[in-house]
Amino acid sequence: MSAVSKSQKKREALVRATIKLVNNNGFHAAPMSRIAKMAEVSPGTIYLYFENKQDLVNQVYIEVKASFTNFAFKDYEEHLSVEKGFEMIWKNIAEFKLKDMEEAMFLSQCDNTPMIDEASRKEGLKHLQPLLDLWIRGQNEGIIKNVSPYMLYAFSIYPMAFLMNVQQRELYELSSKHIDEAFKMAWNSIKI
Amino acid sequence: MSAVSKSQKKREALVRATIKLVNNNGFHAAPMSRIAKMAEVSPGTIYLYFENKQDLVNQVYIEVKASFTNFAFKDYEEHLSVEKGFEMIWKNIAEFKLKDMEEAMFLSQCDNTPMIDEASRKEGLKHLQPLLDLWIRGQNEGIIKNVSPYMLYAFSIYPMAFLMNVQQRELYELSSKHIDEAFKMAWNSIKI
DNA sequence: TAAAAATGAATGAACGTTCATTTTTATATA
DNA sequence: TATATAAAAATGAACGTTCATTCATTTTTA
Repeated sequence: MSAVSKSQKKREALVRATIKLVNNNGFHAAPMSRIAKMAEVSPGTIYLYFENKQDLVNQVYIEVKASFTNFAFKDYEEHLSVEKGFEMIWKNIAEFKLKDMEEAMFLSQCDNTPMIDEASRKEGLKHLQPLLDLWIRGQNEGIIKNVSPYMLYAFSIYPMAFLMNVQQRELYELSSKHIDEAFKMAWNSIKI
Repeated sequence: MSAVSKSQKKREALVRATIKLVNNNGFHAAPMSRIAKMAEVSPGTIYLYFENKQDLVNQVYIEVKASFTNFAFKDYEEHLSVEKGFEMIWKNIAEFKLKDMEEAMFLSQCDNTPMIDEASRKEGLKHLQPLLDLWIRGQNEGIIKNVSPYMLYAFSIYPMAFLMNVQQRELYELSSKHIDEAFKMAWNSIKI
């Protein structure tokens, strides 16, 4: 019996427990013993699914990042106009961050600490290509500012991370009116 | 002899060591023993200056944040126009993040993890008031969009954090041309 | 020479990880 | 269908390490 057919339930429970514990206490306060307890599994079992703690965290990161980018591009079609395409992706991302706040918080923690190793970080970035392509098209059509993708990302997508942090910490509520305002500011800052 | 007259050199060395180690390895890999070694001080000495590890990290955070906001408002005068005032603050912040990258990285790590306790986080936020005041004035004058300060911050100041992360990790260089482009995008997204 | 500051070995708790053992699952046999 | 059995999965006590913190002692300062 090969590795893939081992009980996936246990693996998923471990992934969920890792996200939750790292969110609430940070990497340094998410010991394997607690992860195991929360997943209702023995500590030893973790090592059937993951090499060690670093591997566990790396794998969780890559999976959450993949689920994030999947959601970001759902329903997105290349034939859409640049503006419509951007709006769709932007709002998908906003929706993801609202509906899966746990995952979003986990990602923001990973992206700002040395928790995750460089290889996994690179791996997680792979799937943003459609957005980069859209921006290149926008620049060719003279619709989007001719600056680096880092700049475009920084001023249009990344601000959401801040708004989510605020929401989470200050009980500030992101209503759909706010979301729409935020999208307009995002588009406003990258369009020519 | 009171607490303040104890050798400040040792305290400062401890603060610097904490910043450096937390930056390179994260909170979970910055043990007191290594902080002490890097500061060329005995582990026991730390406890003459700080209650415990949490207190050490909290105090470092508050100090770095204070030095950040001090720098952000250097040369800023209330009689400046809204646009000039914003440009000055924005570029001060950019300069701080370039010149004191260590400190800036430390702050971004603190702001995205549960490393710092809530009270210290609040304390660190106190000193941003002049920027909020400027925005309120801008809104009264009909120059700045009438949205929440969170939104203004998210789209004008916060993106720098992303650009710095990128610079640090991908060897992407933030030339003064980029800085100027970035400022224009920041202003563009908050002005009416 | 007395008070203050600094030391670093010692302490006990907590951690990641291992592995001898038990439990579960899947397959083969009657 | 029921039973036997071997492989796979899961367990959790135990291990060695590392950590934050303490405190009896030494060094520095006033």
